[in-house]
Amino acid sequence: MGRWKPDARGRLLQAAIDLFGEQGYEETTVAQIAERAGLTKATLFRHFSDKREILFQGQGALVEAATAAVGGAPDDAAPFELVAAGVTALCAVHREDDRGLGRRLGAITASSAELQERAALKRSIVTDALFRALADRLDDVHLAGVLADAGIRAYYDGYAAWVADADGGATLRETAAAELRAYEALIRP
Amino acid sequence: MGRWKPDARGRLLQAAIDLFGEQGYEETTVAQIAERAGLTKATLFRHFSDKREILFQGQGALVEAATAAVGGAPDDAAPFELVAAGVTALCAVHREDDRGLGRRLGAITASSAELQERAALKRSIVTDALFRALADRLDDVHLAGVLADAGIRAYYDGYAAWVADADGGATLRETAAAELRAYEALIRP
DNA sequence: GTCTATACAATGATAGAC
DNA sequence: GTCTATCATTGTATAGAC
Repeated sequence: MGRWKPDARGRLLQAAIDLFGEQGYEETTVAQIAERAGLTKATLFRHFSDKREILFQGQGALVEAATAAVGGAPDDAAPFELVAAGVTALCAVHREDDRGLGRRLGAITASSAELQERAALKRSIVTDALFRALADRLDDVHLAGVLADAGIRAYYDGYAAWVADADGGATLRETAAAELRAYEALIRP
Repeated sequence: MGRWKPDARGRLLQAAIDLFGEQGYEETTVAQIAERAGLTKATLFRHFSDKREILFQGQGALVEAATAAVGGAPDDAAPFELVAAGVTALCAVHREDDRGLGRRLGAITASSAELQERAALKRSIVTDALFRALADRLDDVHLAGVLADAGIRAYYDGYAAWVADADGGATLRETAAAELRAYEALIRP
């Protein structure tokens, strides 16, 4: 311990977000990011499998949260209670006090086709995890599909609304739950 | 005219599919593809914006087909008839007699994370196009979202079933329509 | 067991000639 | 529209330093 400065990942993430904000994503090289973090390119690739992944690490946690929440719901939970549990767990992964990070990440992602592609992949992975967990409990793949899609829509649209909100407005849990209620009215389980 | 061999795009696509099948996607370089098509790497990139795009060109046609079908449906069409029109139009983009191409493409895509990422992006783009077209007609973003997601699920799952079918089985239109009916029973517009 | 150094292959962009 | 040529960047691989 103490042989290297601590929190290399955190420093890389911070350097990346700063540089992307200053110069744009495509204009920033991984060598620049590594340099600002006091590391080398090779070390950066030890922490992140590729350049896009610097901004999208959180996805593993989302899959696990949704899967565990749906799988661990009470035996007598109604179909829609299962999705609600999953969506609530997804929201709980984020820090309720940090809209700023979401705003910055959103702006950077919107600026690059490469990042939108990664974002689409992440969304599909989380959707599939929720779908599998629901199908496991419901034994009805079509119902599981409709519920998973609605839950993910509620989560993403709720996230967008939460990020766009002035600070101090509704919590992420609340904005996502409001979206989910609108979808609940349209589905008959 | 006649200064170059015709159908460069078609030759590139054929060469790519053949080589990917023989050697695998990641093991095949764009230089090899261009060479087999009798062209150079630089020319390949004039026809396709990147290596992944060689396999995923069809997407522009899907967006236009779905948008036009939903937008052009009768004024008194019920919400579910709008989705059905969109899904039918998506199916019509494919040749009903060529399951083999879909099978080959599916196998190649499954073999590479890079291609799965592009596939996820394409699905999200088509979903969004269908969503916008439906929202335009329905004036209800939540209903449009649920219907778009269900329609895209029916299309993709129907496509998978059609491709997996022995030749001579149900048409793509039929397998997708069967999926769509299952979703219709779960949604109240 | 994490970091550095270096060399390397492949993608994709660019400029100019035919 | 295609070719040649050159180039920067990503991402991998290897061997070694602390």
